[in-house]
Amino acid sequence: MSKKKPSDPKPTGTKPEHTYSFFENVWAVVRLIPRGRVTSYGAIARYLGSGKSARTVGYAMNAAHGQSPPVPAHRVLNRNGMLTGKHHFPGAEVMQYLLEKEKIKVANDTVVDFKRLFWDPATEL
DNA sequence: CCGGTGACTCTAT
DNA sequence: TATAGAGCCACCG
Repeated sequence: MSKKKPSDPKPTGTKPEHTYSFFENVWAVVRLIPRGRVTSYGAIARYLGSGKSARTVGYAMNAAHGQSPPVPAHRVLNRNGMLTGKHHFPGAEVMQYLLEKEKIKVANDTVVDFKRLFWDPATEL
């Protein structure tokens, strides 16, 4: 009783929740990617406000493994639509397999009609 | 606090 | 058109 209420809507910033990091933000956007669509690291980085932090987005994908809900990292490609991160999957063929399951055609480790399937968060959202 | 790293992107030669 | 180098941001030890 003497202490503050359990509600305490204003902890005066003494206990900042670092749970929401740049990574969490990236994962959230990737999970918003509709099935059968793809996007690029730069597009996500740009949507988050840092158009030049594309590398950090890829780094976040590296930590996306085992996250819950799962992050469809196979829908994130580089600017060329190439499966640059396929080597980081449990199997180099897994990424392409997942994309084909979404009706996405892949040739030479590159998504066909990438521009057409491109999903830009800054435009769609 | 400082340095290294990385699933990127752009520009120059 | 292809290859090489630099920039840039965020996380980790």
